[in-house]
Amino acid sequence: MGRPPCCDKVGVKKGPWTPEEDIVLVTYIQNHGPGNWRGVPSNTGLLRCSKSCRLRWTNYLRPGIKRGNFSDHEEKMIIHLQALLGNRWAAIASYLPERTDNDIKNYWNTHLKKKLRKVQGQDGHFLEGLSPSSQSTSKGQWERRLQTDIHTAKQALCEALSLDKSTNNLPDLKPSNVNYPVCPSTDPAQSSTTYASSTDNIARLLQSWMKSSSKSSQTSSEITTQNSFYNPMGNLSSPSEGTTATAEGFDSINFCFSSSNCDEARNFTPGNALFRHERKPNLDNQVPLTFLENWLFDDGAAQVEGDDHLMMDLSLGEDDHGTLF
DNA sequence: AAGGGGCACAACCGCCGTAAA
DNA sequence: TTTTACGGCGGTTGTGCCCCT
Repeated sequence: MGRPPCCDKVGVKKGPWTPEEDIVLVTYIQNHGPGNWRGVPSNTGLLRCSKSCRLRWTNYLRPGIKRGNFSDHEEKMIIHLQALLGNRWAAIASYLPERTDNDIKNYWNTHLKKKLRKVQGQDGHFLEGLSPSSQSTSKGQWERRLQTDIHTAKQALCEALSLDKSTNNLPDLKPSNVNYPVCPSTDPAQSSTTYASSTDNIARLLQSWMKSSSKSSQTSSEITTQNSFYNPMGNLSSPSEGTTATAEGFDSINFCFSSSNCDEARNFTPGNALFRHERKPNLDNQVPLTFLENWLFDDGAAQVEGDDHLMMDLSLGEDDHGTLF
């Protein structure tokens, strides 16, 4: 007896999210934090199933997400990580903090697959050598999975033990790759960049809102009524009240990131689980990434030589004596 | 200018692991 | 121990946009 789908309730809305729904969801999460998704629809009045709310948040609304324009660096990372991990998009996404697994998956399916196929056309062995799906034994896949799980567990342990080191031991990534939301009160140095993503998200949200509003035949009074929302300060506000579709203009609902008197903002620090634990494993103290990057961009190493080589590189969670920690 | 095809991406579907009752 | 429900994940689909003819 299979479990019934969570979204077969009558009256559950499907399809694209409207800006109004986004704002309701964002406002709710800003006040309560992500999690307890089953309570979101009932508490917000959204006619969406909990799963839909979670996906909308994690794939689109969550601060710190970069969209589009994958850099060469990211592209190479994805290609190599896909070769290492297979289609474990969540695991791959953990190495690209600003990207969602959905984004990476889409990018892989629409861009990289074709790209690699082209390359494969030139060199018939290229893809076969990279893709685990073509590997003859399942043992290799099992080992990779185990390695990844060990790695994930290690990350979780590191997080638990060294939350206070969150910003000190970031891996040797390009700055753009460590763009988690950071509470200004805890790390002012990062405020300008860390806010950008979230602000961008919200600004985008508002831009699409304004666009859709201008397209629609709603009267201004209707728009005012329907689009009103509670900002983080608890005030009823509306974009029609002088708010513009810019990042600056949307600061009022910027998740309290810029508000030191908003206790909720504490939830958005890297030191707790609000965002990092939600989808992105912490990269703090993630020694393997630097090593991995070295490997990824080492032209010689880029020629995948075999599972043993890969496993050795992936076994960075081992100490000098080869014991896992 | 029109429309057909391809592309990009948001969202849905279904399965799995797990925790709670 | 079994059942139920939730959160997470990967695969797939739907839709809007863009480009080419």
